Amino acid sequence: MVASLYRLHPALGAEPCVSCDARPLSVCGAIAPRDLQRLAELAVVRVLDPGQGFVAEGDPAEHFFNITGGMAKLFKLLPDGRRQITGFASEGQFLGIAADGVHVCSAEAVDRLHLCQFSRPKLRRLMEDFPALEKRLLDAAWSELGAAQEQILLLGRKTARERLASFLVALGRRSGCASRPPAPDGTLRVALPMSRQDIADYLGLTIETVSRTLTRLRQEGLITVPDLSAVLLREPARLRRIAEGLA
Amino acid sequence: MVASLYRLHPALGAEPCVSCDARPLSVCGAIAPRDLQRLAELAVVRVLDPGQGFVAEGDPAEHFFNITGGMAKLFKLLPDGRRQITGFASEGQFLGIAADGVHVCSAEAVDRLHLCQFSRPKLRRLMEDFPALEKRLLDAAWSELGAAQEQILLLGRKTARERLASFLVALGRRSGCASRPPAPDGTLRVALPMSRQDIADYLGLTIETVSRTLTRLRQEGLITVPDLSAVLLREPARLRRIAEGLA
DNA sequence: CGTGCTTTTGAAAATCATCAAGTATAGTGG
DNA sequence: CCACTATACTTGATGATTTTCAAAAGCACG
Repeated sequence: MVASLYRLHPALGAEPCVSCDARPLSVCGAIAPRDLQRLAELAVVRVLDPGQGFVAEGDPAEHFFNITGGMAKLFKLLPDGRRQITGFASEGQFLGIAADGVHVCSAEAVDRLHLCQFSRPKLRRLMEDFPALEKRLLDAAWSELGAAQEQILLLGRKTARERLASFLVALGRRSGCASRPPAPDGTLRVALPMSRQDIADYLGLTIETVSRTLTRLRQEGLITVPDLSAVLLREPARLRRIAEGLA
Repeated sequence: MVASLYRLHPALGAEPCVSCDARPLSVCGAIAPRDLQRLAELAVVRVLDPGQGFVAEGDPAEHFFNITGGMAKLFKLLPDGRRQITGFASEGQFLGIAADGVHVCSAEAVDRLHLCQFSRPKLRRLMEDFPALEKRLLDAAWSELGAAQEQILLLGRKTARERLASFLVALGRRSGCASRPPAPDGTLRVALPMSRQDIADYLGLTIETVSRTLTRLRQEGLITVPDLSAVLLREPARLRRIAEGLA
């Protein structure tokens, strides 16, 4: 199977940005329809297979990325191999945060990942012509900063049980926004495209603790686990309370 | 003692921004000297006593802040009182990150704190006239995001010993930039204006663990503790290795 | 229907937290 | 200036959550 398929969109005809599902969700939404052609000329579409990396920590930051489908994980490594996943990114999210022109995280596809790649200098030039783009980027950065601080609270002060509950509730919110309403009873279906090891590395736990904790939540009737890549939240309200440390 | 002394600068005469030590360090550096008057008209200078709060998590975000002297701590609380300090901010740092118009962290003075307060809508208007300001804000946000991810790695994957070493080394870098060179031998002096409890809440530990770990580092000759609010890094290189998990 | 990898489960060990004194420090009033 | 009190920090003993080590079970792939 051909992985990391590069395609220069202009060559393919059809304006990709116009019909992009992720556009309203993403910073690209700041560009008016009549200007989309310029954006499209800059975008390189890539499709990656699960596990494939596309950014390495410490590399010079030459591109920005915008996810149009699938999920990516961002992570940092310690020299001895310990790994911390700093976030999962999905449709509409903007990637490529760097300090001093160097990427601060590595990034890898979780499942089949579709993304738009922009050259940094070119996008910077575009920002000068479209201040709305920059404004949107700033809002996105602040919103990510808020999420990062929530994760800092989780890692610094929450128990394993609270971490798992927080994780499931947060995923529920993300998927719940777009898709299904609360469902018949209160049950909410959440997809888990990432592995247990990924979850552990995201929550600052070991894979064994993640597994045990999920088992316990299942035994208490708070969740159902139909298969490895999904969870049904049986009592979202109680889970939310657990996530806050109230139960 | 009068705390939280409000002063409207324009009333005081003299253009405050022109002579501000923090300006080159901060986002205000984006404003050309000839335009500083406009910035100064927006700024309200505040001085806070140690322990005084000036932002509460969940409050509507009406202001931005810029620290001109002293140190602030940003933190989040769980309903049962557990506290996580998400960061310490000092001279030149820009505060007021919010998502959906609501502050995501509370903020409090560590020591005597001097800050400039800007009305959000007014600063937004200023941003439209000075795109450089917005660019600088974006860079600041990205740089903070990088720091947040470093902290996530620390909280998720480092031991107590590694956390303390990371903390001391990071403080050393911050103070070391501006002030003293490496010193006679390799020793580097680091100020600790915050309490041990603050350090614990920043590193996701208890106060006892912080104390014990510092004692051990001292016994090993890696640091000296002349008094409660300072530490001498005797072997910065070795500490740096410990911080990375190499020793 | 194996084979290999991921996940789950179990037992032992370790780090860090909690509980409980003791010691230093700072601030206050005599 | 010194004693006194309150607060902050340090040190010690115990305990709990989580990790580590080890093996069984489940799933996905050929």
